[in-house]
Amino acid sequence: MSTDPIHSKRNAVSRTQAERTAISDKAMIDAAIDLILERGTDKTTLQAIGERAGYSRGLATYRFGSKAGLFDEICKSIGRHWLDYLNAGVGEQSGVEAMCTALDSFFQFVSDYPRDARVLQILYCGAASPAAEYRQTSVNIHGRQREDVAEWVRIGIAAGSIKRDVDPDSVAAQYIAYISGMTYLWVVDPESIDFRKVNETMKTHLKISLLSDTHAR
Amino acid sequence: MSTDPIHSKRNAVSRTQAERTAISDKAMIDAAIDLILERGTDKTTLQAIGERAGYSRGLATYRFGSKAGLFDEICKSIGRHWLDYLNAGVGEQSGVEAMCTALDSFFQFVSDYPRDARVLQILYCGAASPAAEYRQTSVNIHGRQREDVAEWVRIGIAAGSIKRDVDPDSVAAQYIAYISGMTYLWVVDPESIDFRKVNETMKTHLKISLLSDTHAR
DNA sequence: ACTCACTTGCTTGTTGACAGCAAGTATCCG
DNA sequence: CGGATACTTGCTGTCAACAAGCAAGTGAGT
Repeated sequence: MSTDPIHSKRNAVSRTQAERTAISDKAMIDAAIDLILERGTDKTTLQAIGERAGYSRGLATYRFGSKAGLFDEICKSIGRHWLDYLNAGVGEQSGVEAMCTALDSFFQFVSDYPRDARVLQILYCGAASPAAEYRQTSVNIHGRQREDVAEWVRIGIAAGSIKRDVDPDSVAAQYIAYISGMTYLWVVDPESIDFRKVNETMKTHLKISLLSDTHAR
Repeated sequence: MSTDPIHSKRNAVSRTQAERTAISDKAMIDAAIDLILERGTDKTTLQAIGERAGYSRGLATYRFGSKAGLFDEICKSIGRHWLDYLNAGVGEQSGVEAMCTALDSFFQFVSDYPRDARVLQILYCGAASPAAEYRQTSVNIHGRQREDVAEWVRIGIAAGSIKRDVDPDSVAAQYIAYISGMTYLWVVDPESIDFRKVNETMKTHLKISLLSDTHAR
């Protein structure tokens, strides 16, 4: 090594190859997020991404292979952020308790990281197109979340806190559909919705509909 | 006039100007729907639309002004179809009854006109992009539906069939979010969801959560 | 009924922008 | 040094949008 890591980082010269890619990757993903928020996916060009990140017009293509490849990467990156955030909030909870906490985390995430939330939803929307190269990423993330929720419900039923006659998979699908739909409505027209209030309503309804009579609050 | 209207229509020649545009408009919208289902909006070109409709590559641009203009038109066209279908089903109903009937109509529409439902959802998704020219169309349609649902709830409260302490606007937003989210999940991965079953679950939960004690089924 | 000026539907030529690729240059590292 | 890796530049085919033109339809005056 020519210089120690601490020096090399601030000397603006002589970086490790791995450092260089890490830096340019992050710069390009940040630039892409900015541009998507400004112009949407269609009008965001790979050239603009590379140049705003401080590189050439060609780097984004070179690194991510294609526009879809870059979007897929952003999708996975923000998706991880959201899932981590969610897990941190819910922890070891289960049943209706976990579902309500997750709704709080959902609202909190949208409030704390509106940029990430918006971009993620915009990219999910892009995955609705039949030939979308990163459709599978959306399917995977949504599927995993659905499975998590279904598991919470099963645990709740086993523990007796949730009514015995509900179908975990259907409840999970309904729950995820609500989250997905709310995010869409919020992205398209934030003014029209009192996000907090609707979320509270949803929590109330979940409790009324799912909690078994012996556990009703 | 060279020939009477009946003749002119079937002689394959000498159509009225208005007829000509009506025919080519419909042909292009149909072609566009086909292509969007095959390739998605991004990979659908105005050239391909014009040519599949049996015209030149330039007609779609000429007629609709731009790609976004055409998509907006399709959005409005299918949106009308859906709203008409919905109104026909719900009729003069209100309260929870209307909400449940509308869910049945929703499921029926998706079953009867999967192509229209898919394309509409794909276009709605396109409206999530910040610079989307037809975003307002999505906002309008969703806003109107939300308002309709809120009104059903208000009537239900006034009639005493719905609990007095629910917020009509929040319930409506939650309801529309569910429909929007379900459609998205269905478009992205139809296999993963038992649409009918989830809808039944939703109806059950609506009744449990909203019906006042005196009206509980 | 005929004509001719005008309107409207539609096509073709062109331009600028973009994604993707391939070949090149710069930087790093053993 | 010399190989490998990060990055840039030159190029091609495709597309949306526009503009200029051609053809079919229309309607007022005769």
